[in-house]
This record gives sequence, C-alpha cells and structure tokens, in this order.
Amino acid sequence: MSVGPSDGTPGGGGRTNLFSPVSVDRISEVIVEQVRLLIREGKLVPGDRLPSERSLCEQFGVSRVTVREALRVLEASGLVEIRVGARGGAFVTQPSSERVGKGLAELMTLASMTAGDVTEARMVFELGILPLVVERATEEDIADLRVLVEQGLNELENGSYTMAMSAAFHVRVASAAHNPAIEMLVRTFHGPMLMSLQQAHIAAPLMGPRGAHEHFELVEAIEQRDIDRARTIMTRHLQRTADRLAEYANPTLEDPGNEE
Amino acid sequence: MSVGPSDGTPGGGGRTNLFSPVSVDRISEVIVEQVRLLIREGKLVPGDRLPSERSLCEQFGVSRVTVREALRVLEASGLVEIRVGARGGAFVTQPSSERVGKGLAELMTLASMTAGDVTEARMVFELGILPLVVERATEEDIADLRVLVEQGLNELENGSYTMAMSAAFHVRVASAAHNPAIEMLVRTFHGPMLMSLQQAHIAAPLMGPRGAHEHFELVEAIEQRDIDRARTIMTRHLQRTADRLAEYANPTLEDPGNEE
DNA sequence: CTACCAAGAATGGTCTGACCAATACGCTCA
DNA sequence: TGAGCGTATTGGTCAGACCATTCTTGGTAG
Repeated sequence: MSVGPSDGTPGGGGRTNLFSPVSVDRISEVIVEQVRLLIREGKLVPGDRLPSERSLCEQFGVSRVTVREALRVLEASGLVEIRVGARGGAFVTQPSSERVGKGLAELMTLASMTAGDVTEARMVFELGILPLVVERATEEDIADLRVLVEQGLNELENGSYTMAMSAAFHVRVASAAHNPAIEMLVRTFHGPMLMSLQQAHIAAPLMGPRGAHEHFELVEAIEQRDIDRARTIMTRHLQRTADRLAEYANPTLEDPGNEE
Repeated sequence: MSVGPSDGTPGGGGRTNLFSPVSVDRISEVIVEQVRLLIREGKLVPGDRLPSERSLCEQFGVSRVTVREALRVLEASGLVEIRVGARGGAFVTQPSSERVGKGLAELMTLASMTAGDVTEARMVFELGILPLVVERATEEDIADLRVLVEQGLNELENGSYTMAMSAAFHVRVASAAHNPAIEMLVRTFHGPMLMSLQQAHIAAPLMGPRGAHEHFELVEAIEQRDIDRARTIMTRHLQRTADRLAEYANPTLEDPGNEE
C-alpha cells in the first residue's frame, strides 16, 4: 500500500502544510508516543498485552519493521517487556524503582559525576530522610532491617561482604520512610555507586566490622525513635565512607588510620 | 548467509554450554552492549560518529534491520543521537542531566508516586543542600538567580508565570551547590512535578507574588551567606507549596486563607 | 571572480516478503 | 487419565528495494 513518501499523507510532499503543523519524522516515534499516552492515561495498565506485531502493523497501517522499532524504544524506556513465543508479545511493565535506577545509573557513570559527588548527595538525602524514617518505621521495617544487619555480620565473618549488601541495607532504611519517591532516589544513588566502586575493585574493603556495627546501632536508634542518635550514627557512618572514598580516589593523602 | 539458528554459534543447539555461558537472544542487544562498552571505556566520546548503518551491517555481519534496532535502543537510552542526510548517522551524545531527568520523570509519573510524595522528597533534598549552596554559590550563580527572579516578577505582572519558571529557579539554586549529582536530582524532581501539575491544570495559580518574593529573599540570603535565613525562607516556601498541593488534592479541607 | 543553482552521492526511514526459533495450546494415543 | 507430539501463534532476523533528506561538488551565469 505504500505508506512511503508522496502518498496522501500531509507533510509528505511539497503541499502547503497550513494546518498540519509539525508532522512526522519517524513514524515509529508517533507509535511510541501513542502507546506512551495510553499507558499514562491508564488505558493500558501493567500486565496488559499489546496486540501482536502483525496486528499492530494493520492497525497503524505501517510495516512490521516500523512497529518493531517502536517496540524497541518502548522496551528501552522500560515501559514494556517483550516475550517471545505463542501468547508472547509486548506486555506493559510494572514501573519499578529498580528499572528506573538502572537506566539512570548507566548515564550517571557517563556524566561527569565522581563518586564523591554521589556520596555528597547521598549524605544530604539519607540524613534528611532520617526524621521521616524514625517517625514512620513500622515493626516490619525494623524486623527487615535486623535481618539485613545479621546477614551482613554473617557475610562479614566469612569474608563475603559486598557493597551490594550495604546498599540493600541503606535502601531498606529509606523505604521505611514510606515514600516511593524517596525510596527510588536512594536506590538510584546506590546504583552508580556500586558500579563505580566495583569497577575500581575496591568493593570489599569499604565495609568492615565498624560499618556493620553502625548499621546495627542505626536500627536500634530507629527502633527507639531516637532521631538525634540516628542522625549522629548515620553522619559518622556516611562520613567515613566518604573519607574512604576520598582516600581511594587520592591515595597520596596520609592514612586516616582506621579500619572499618 | 543465515545468521539464524543452528549455525556454528555455540549455545544454539543442545550442545554442552560449558564455556559459552549465556548465549544470545537478540543480536541487536549484543550490538547495543558493545557500543555501550566502547562509550563507557572512552573509546567513543561525545561528538564521535558511528559508522553508517550499512557499514555496521558489514562489520557486525548482520542485517540492517538488526543494526537499526540496536541504534534505536541506544538512542532511546540517550547515548546517541541520530541525524539523517549525508554526513548524518549516529553521533555519541554529551550525557546531560536534562536527558537523564527526562526519562526518569517519565517513569516517576507512572510509578505510584503522588505529588505529595515528590514534594516531601523535594523538601528533604532542597533544604539539605542549602548549606552547600550558601557556601559555594559564586557571583555568577547569584547573578543568574537574580535574572530568574526578575523574569519571574515580569511574568507575574502580565500573568504569564508558569511552573516551569519556578522549576528553573529551583534547579538553578541547586546547581549552585556545584555538584552534578545534586543538580540532576533536583532536575529530576521538577520533571514529574511539572507533568502532574500541568495535567491537573493547576499550573498557574500555584505561584503568586508571595512565592516570587520568597525567591527574591532566598537569593539575598544566599548572597549574604546566611544559612539560617535561607533555610527559614526555603522551608516556608516549600511548605506553602506542599499545603497548596494538598489543598488541590483534597479540596474538602478548609481554605488556608492565604493568597500567593 | 563571485554567487547561485543543479546534479550527484551518502545516509537514514520505510516497505515487502520470507524463513527460523521459541512457546503454549490442544489433540491423539497408550 | 496422563504423557507426548503436532501445530498455530509470535517475536527475531534476513534480503533487497525505494524514497526523502542533506551535504558536496562542479558548472554556469552574472
């Protein structure tokens, strides 16, 4: 049918485009926008399945290639997930903090952000949310945190403690603020943090008995709703992480002389 | 040539996959990963141009469709920008906070985040960075802020004040902290904020003379390096925004009885 | 000599039609 | 009734083709 060039589509040929303001570079982009809108409006909810590629071709009146490119963009944006096989297709995904943070972490590492920058932002944020955490933490939150602390101590004993463990703890703390935006933000911080640290092969030594103990103390303070103590502990905890980071980034400085 | 299934590729058939651990669904994804790696390693820097689609086909030994899908993903991830015409092609982009925040804002709106959540997170963050801002703001920062305040007052007079204006101000304040991570985060906050507000058609009335004046006062406090005053002003400013938001979200409450 | 315009080449955007691989459903047969 | 084997559905890829856009180049007119 030739959706190609100079068919009836306005904006295609050299006709006056008086009332068809901006049109179309890239048909696939139009499709993306349409689906995006449907999702935003709630007409497509997580779990819903888009029609098959071949169906979409007919409905949009374009070729399968075009539809596929649109689906690729939607997939890369984290809006849909594509499964193969019968009953496969494009499924609208549950927007998750993880997915968001992941893509973000990628670009953060590329942007001109140092580990120090991230740490600083992290200090601002993780300290700032402490009042909320202390006020809102439920028993379930605290129980979860206890488990994480214990896991951390175990892993520490057999030397398998990773930064991921620490990140999980801090994210769980943030989630006790019971605010999705805050949780996502903290999660976002820890993404690029892990990446840059792991790249530098300094994951393991960053956490030690002292840090793990501070995690323990923090949970206690939260449980006792002691905001001042919590803040003190967190400040010390993050500050030492920052110092350690600076030390690795600039090893010429004198040795701070503490373990952790 | 059939790059298809049971060619020599390990992992395709039922052979022992002893040393070819995870195989390859989706060739385009492999290409994406390769380019991503080149960019991360710095072998491709912003401004560089990737080979043309047809060249990439040959180099990777795949069809153009596959290369194009890979490029689409890279483009959607904000890693490359594609230009048409002679001397066109895929150009590695300068990773910008804007681009990052934009994609993120998209997903934030879809996640189960209310305007209240975002505002709360915003208060934590924007208050937390004030010490940094007050300490580090340069004369240039302050001059820029003055310009924004003046623009705001002008727009206020002729009734064209928008939330975008306010967002620009707050982002500029954050950038005075001279920490890319912080700037990006604040930018991220304002993205979904604008979207949700504009959707609700309450953009205009949210800002008034009082808010604009507070912007002015804030700049003054920053210039005088008066952290306490800055914090006071910002707290009041954000708190009223929060109240106003709550009011719109739940209009049954009594009218707080202030203008702005 | 300059300025403008036309032909050409390079490149992305799209179409068509085909085949393969993966998956789930349903039917047949024991 | 249960297990196994087709078969239809669907995404993944290929091949070759054409068009629109854009830059380059060279020639022509002033």
